[in-house]
Amino acid sequence: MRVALDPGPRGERMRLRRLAEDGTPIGPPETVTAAEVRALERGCSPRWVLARQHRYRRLLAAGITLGRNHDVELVEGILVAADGRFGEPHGLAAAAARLTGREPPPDPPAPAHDGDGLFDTGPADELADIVAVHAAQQRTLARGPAGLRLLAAAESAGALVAGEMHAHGLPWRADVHDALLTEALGPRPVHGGRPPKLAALAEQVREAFGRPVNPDSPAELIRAFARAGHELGTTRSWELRRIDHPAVAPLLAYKELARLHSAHGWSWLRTWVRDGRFRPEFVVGGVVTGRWATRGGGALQIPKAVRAAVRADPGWKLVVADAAQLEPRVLAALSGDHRLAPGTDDLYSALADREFGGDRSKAKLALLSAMYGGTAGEAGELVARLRQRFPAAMAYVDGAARDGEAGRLVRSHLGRTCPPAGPLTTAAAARARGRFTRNFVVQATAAEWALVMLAELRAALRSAGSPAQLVFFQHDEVMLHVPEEAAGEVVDAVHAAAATAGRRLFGDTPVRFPLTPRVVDGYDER
DNA sequence: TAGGTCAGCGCC
DNA sequence: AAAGGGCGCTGACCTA
Repeated sequence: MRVALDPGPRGERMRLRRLAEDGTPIGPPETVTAAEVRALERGCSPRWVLARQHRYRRLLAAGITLGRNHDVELVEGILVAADGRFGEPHGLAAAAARLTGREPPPDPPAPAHDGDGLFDTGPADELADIVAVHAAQQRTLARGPAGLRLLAAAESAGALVAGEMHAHGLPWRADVHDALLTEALGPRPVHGGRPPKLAALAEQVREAFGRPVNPDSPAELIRAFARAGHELGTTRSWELRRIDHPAVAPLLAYKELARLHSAHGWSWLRTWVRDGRFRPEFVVGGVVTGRWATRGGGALQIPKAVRAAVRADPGWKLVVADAAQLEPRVLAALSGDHRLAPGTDDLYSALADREFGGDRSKAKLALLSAMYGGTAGEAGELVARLRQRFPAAMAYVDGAARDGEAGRLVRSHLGRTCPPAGPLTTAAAARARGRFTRNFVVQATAAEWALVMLAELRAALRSAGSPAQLVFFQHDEVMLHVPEEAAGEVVDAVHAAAATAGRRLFGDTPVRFPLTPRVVDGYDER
């Protein structure tokens, strides 16, 4: 059974309507309490049809967790794009308007950060729209390829995972973070200004130039180096490293520490960590390829330098699992060029031994360039060698690139469709579009594998009654916070979820998708 | 003062 | 040596 559920603007009077699988109502609208929703979930665990990702926050706040769902707005986004109308509004109101031939209103702006989501004011009564749009989506999905149905289910499950990750929060030790900042930067300045070690490096830069230069200002640096006889195009660190000048060493050191201070320093800590938890908002499908985005705190760019602050609570462990070389494996499965991904754990080493004289870095560069469209320098020659040895794999990405250059759309394995091209009036624009579509087919399919894996993992843990909490997800890596005694079964569940995801996407492909969990106290531990 | 863009760099 | 895909965030800098 399916149940359309509208938690309403406050969450105290929830409204629902029971539906058949195809979305046809099989009962009248009902007004229910949170306890009644929990009882329904316990009793027959229906697939809950919700308007949008954000709605689950309110349910969680009311003590309700759901097993399975259908997220109307996420699914609408996928269907609109699949229809070649990427970018058209896909909010519930717009979808309902299209059904009745009315002009779709623009999507409302994303809700502001509001803690537990209780202040989000949506339309007063969305239940009728949810029911109608869901039924139309079920008709469309039933007509379409099976992959799209799997994608709709996985994307929807993502909304549940994302809501729960936000609710659990990533365990974050402010004291550990503060200690490593103090170690790197010196004591926190009480009245603002640069921390001592940054100030000292800025002074060394000034001395090297013999005049005041703001090391934070690219324009000033370029002028200062020009006066010293070094013409720079940019002040990127790799470019600075090539020139011989006494300011370079302190400047590079300054840049590295300044980055830590500004992006993940004390101000970040005060803004984003509360009561030992970092709670970014995960935006399902926030990236065109289907990768998730986050809002708040730059959660997908936690630098290695501060990962020691992510620590399990006493008596708990972190289970950190990342997929090894996911994208080349996805390419091997997509293209059927299975020799590209032999049954070894390190695909780059295996490739290096067979094709690149044991040079792993060459093998890695070759594969990445094949998927990104890199041609410059050594990459062009390495990709040419790949093209000779793995014609099917290369034909797959080359075909996607040609489609892009010609202005055609490309799709992921399950059917996520790329956005349309802008005007391809120059050869450079066409090539850039080709690099985008070349990468899209691989990145988007890798995102699908990760999404299905995440959904499988959540479902397995939930049905086992595991106390493990999903707390972080970053493209091809997932983290759980688990009571120590439950870590073993979580490790097993991780392996199983990876294997299941591979099968659900690619059937009985010989390509393996190893997802290797490590049980640790801190995120910095290998 | 408030808003935009750019450069730069962190992550995958 | 320094190029090729996807992002978010910061400070500098510019404009309204």
